[in-house]
Amino acid sequence: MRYWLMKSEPSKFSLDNLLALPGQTTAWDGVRNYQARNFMWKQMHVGDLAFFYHSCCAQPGIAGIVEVTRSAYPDVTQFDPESRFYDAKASRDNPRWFNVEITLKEKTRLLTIKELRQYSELARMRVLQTGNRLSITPVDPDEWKFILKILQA
DNA sequence: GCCAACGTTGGC
DNA sequence: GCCAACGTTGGC
Repeated sequence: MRYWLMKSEPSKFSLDNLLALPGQTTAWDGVRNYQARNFMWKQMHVGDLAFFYHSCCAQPGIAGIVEVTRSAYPDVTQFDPESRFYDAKASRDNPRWFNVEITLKEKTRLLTIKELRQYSELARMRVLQTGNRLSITPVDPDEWKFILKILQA
């Protein structure tokens, strides 16, 4: 079982958007970065947990906890010419992009990046490094537990 | 809106 | 295979 952090821009897809979906489940599609894809494709398993992180907004931070409920399969948006995620070089026989499905586990209070930066225990988190643009990053189990403690306090 | 940092593209 | 140019991301 692994822990992750998954970024989303709330103006495009927020935690409340997920909350409103039937089954509170969504395909994490549209990822077009090989490193993030490989995390989903090769390392994510059903039962893994992830922080849902709001980026590129007035109050960036962790907004909730989600669970991986389906392992990676081809991202359907790559085959759709109407989609902004369409990839002409991908085919159904040879897909390039994969996504998992995630389900909301818990909506938490907004734990802002400003607050996360205050803890030296979290200083090594990828999401706190300047220039980090990777939308899916692994979270160390100790960091995961530490953040849960903050949320429960 | 700014700007730094990163990933990708494409010419060579 | 290199690397400059470009587009995108993301915090402030």
